[in-house]
Amino acid sequence: MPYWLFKTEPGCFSFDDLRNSSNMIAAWDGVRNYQARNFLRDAIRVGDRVLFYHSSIPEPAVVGIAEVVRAGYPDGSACDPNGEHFDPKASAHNPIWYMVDVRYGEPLPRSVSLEQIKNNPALADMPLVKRSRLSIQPVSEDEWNMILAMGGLQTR
DNA sequence: GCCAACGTTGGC
DNA sequence: GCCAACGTTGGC
Repeated sequence: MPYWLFKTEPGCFSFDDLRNSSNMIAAWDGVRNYQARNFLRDAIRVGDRVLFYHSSIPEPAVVGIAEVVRAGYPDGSACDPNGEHFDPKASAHNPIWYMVDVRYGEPLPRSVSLEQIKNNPALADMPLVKRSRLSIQPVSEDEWNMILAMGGLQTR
């Protein structure tokens, strides 16, 4: 079962926002990076698990887990001329950008900070550590288990 | 707020 | 298709 890490600025969309969403499900829209788009469109499947990461705050951290409940489909926000994520090159025929739906899972009893992740040699290969700005990134099973353990969750 | 990393754009 | 300029991300 593949695992992923999704980054978000909590001031924009936080883990609590996901919990408070209708049915605790939200569309992960607005991704405008081709590598991340390719994951959303081609690789992410229903049932995949997601580490929910808060970025651009004093202590960036993985704060919880979520689950994919709908695989990649066209991101309509690219076609809204008044929206923040409008892309004039996108159309119904050629959507360009994709999104998935995720459902709130559970918070980590202890958030796992970027600093902790960087200090753990077992996590040195994560794109997060390599200073990639990639907002959707794959996570290995070992990395998933390690971060859940660090956060005080039994592997699940 | 700074700035390094890095992705994108566009002239040639 | 190269690469300089530019824009964005995100840690600090």
